[in-house]
Amino acid sequence: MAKQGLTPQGEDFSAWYNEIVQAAELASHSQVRGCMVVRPYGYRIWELIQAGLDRMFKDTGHENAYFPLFLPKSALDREADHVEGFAPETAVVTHAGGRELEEPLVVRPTSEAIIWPILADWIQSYRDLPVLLNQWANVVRWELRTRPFLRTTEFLWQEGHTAHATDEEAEEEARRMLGVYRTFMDEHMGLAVVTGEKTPDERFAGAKRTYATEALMKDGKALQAGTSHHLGQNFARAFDVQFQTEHGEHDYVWSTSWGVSTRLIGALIMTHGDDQGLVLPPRLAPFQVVIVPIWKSDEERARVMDTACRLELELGEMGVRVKLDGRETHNPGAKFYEWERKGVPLRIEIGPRDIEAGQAVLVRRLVLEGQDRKAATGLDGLSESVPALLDEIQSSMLEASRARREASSRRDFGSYEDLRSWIEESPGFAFAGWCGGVECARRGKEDLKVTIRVIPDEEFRSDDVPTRCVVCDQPSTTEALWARAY
RNA sequence: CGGGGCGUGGCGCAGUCCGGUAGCGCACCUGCUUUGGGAGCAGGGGGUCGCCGGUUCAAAUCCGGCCGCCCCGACCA
Repeated sequence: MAKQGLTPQGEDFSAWYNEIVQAAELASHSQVRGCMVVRPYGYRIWELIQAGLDRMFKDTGHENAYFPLFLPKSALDREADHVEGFAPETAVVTHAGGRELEEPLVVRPTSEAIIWPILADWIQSYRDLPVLLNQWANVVRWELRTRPFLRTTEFLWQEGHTAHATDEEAEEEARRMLGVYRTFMDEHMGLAVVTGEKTPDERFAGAKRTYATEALMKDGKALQAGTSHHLGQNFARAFDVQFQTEHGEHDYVWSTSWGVSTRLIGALIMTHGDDQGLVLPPRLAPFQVVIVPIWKSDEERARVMDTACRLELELGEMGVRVKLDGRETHNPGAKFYEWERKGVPLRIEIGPRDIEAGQAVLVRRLVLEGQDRKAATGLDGLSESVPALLDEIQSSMLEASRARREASSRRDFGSYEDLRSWIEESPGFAFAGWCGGVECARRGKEDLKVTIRVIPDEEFRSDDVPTRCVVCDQPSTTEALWARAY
């Protein structure tokens, strides 16, 4: 007895979130405000995210590089919108080596202003294009309000930066990478998203177009999970990145940038987690299976551990990330709670009774309608059956996320008041008309704390296209996804 | 930056109003008994009470100043 559980999600989602980050040993606060320590268990999840994405980036022709942490303050000032967007939230180094610097250095809030001056030298001719780069890095944004993983002062991310000869190619690239993110979120994270384009108001500072994937968290709020920007020739002009075309003319390159961050871990927590703790999709789980041996006497211990070790070996050979929890300092019940809290998809309990019967008890972390949580399973062929079971869990998590997204979406708003009462009672994704007016978007934000997350892509649009703007009731120019957001 | 809260062993807190030996739970260490859903008993270790100054015989407690963190809003991946 003793340790009580987490605050239930339904009681205080925010408290639940903060507690789970600590309880699952994902992160801790550091000495500096807004900065977090990513603990080994949380970092392993990040490594798995990195591994999955990095593969996909390479498969689409990108190469990794690394650019510096600092940039001269003057470089940030080159692109007008970009400075305006980022200057207020930068950390600036004014002293180094015991002296005041002649020109202050900015700690990168993003790397466009570092990368483009360099690429200007690399790119001379159309033959040098496209340039397809990615870097895994840390960036610093001095946010006023921080939350572990969702918004921290320093965070880890990847940022892709590409240069192209034509507008069309850059557009294609920005779209391609949005697609990569979407696929990753679907297949690795079990995270159903809506893709689309940001409104001019919500665009990346300096971008021509910004695309995003928006995910729905269990509390009904939206989370921007990934973004991909078509930067047009804005940065090329600002940093004078010109190339000679096939016809001998000079032109500015067309560029893109795209990124996802450790925020994805926050998305995992708030998409799949429950009152017992974290629930991890198998592809991103540090341990996919944990084996908990049970014994009373030393003699039993020897027998049980013998079988458990064999099982661990077999599972490892099947390519399963497996952990045999043979600690003698904790009793089985304590281990059950711990691994459930940490979201391990499958647990195998094995004790003397099981060995007698030639079986083990297989326990699912996530139990869906009609499934048994625990099932006695014969030891023969158990290992072989695990990969398929993990795949099944993986896809059922995406299905569940899709179902939740649909259940929390509404597409038939009759009026602004209708939107108001719905968003206040059961927040979610509101697909509704928009006149295209900035005023209407701002009113929704100030009044209902609702923003246009994206103008959804074709496949997410409603069959019955809304004809009126949900705010002003004037004719609608487009359908928008409205939601409260993190 | 506005509003609220909090700084006391690793974590969570009580004690502060009304000054007088620094306490509780968890965690930790040792031993024995336990182990199929967060073990029990016994013993033990660990804190200049956020910092600086003031009042007092005496300050975690009263007074002044500073710093930090968390939560709620505006900015944001």
